[in-house]
Amino acid sequence: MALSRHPLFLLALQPCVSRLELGTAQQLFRVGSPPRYIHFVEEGAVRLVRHSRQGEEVVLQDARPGELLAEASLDTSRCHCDAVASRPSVVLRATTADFQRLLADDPDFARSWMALLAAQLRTARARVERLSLRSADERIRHLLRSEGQGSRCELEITGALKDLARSLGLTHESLHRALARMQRDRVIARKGLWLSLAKEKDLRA
Amino acid sequence: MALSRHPLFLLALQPCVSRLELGTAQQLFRVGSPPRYIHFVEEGAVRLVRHSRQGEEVVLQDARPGELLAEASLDTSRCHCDAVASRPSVVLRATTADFQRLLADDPDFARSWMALLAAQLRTARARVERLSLRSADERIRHLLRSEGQGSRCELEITGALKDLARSLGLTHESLHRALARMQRDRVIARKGLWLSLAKEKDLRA
DNA sequence: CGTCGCATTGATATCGCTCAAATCCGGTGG
DNA sequence: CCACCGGATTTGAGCGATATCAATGCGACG
Repeated sequence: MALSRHPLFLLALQPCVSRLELGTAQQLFRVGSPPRYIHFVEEGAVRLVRHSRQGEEVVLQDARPGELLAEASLDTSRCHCDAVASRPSVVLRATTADFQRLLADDPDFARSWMALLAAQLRTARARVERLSLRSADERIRHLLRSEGQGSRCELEITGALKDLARSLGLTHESLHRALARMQRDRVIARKGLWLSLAKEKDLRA
Repeated sequence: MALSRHPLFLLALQPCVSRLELGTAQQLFRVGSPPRYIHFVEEGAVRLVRHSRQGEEVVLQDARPGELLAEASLDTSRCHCDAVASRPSVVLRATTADFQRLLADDPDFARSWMALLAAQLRTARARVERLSLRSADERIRHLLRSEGQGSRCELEITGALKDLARSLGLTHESLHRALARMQRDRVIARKGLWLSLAKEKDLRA
């Protein structure tokens, strides 16, 4: 959920935030370090990654401008993932102490924070729901229906197709083939970076 | 996250809750209805389900005793899924109005609520991470590592194997075969309803 | 005792993954 | 301006893991 929809945060945090510039591949924090800051991505992209011993790498989040990082870790003692800028980026940050103080002192701030956590929870659960679908086609339709705008569920692809594929639990090859197939079968339309359902759907399902 | 770890909730809510008994397959609320209550499962199991037009059914949550229902929907105007008891169950509920009042008036209550939302968010994201793994084996190992207790990551299977399979994004047949294979290869141990890693693992990964 | 749902196991089909290669595109430097 | 380069996209071929379909056994419950 974009922080920009919650301007209260930026306003209230204003006095506490510092600005930080990151180069590509630069680390923001590491697994096991205590969470000292709440981060807000202003430009670029920061990726939350977890590694298993076998070298497999799972991307937990690819935070784009307007998103928060690791907001669920405010009350934990250790970060559970690495944060790395995937391109030159700018982040704002406030110390967790300042943040906790604001939560305690400013009821409006706390209310917004709860709404944001709830919204994040809804989108995370939507993602679980999406990944529970078995076929690539269904996942794509689900993505459009749950994140697309308007009656055609239009959605702009930000970043690379590879990244979209990963967030759908697919390889980029599979995603590409599924998109091509669905376009051929007139299930979806694709113009440049915009995807949409070919036929209008009502949004209840 | 079990509410029982947050006794504050039950205490503070005590004056507002009513008790409700549900038979198998009885509906608690439906898609599109305004959320009037916060629900807490005391006994049994309540399932949150979404249906697509094609009749596919996705289980969003299978709430067991100690869990809350639809906590992310406090500030939405419509429920986005159906809630159905999957066996005879008992739920406690408080009206959203009472709940909102408590959030506004009781800072400790609000603090606990934020901690609970954050915990839910972490578990939802862990589930996303798990579903992003490609093989059944990896998902099982991930489940044990992230939800198992102790150095062997022991975990009790609650409910049916079918339900566990669904939560892992597998069919029950595949799950069964994967468990048998891993048991044969001494990767996991299985005694009745308890699963564990056969060899100790450090928990960092 | 019959039925129903779940667990277990087998046979086969299918979809997405892997490996491989060609093309496209933006950026960079000569 | 053009040649070159690296990364992303697109397409192909074959394989493997999981889904699907099917059958049997088992335990709970009426």
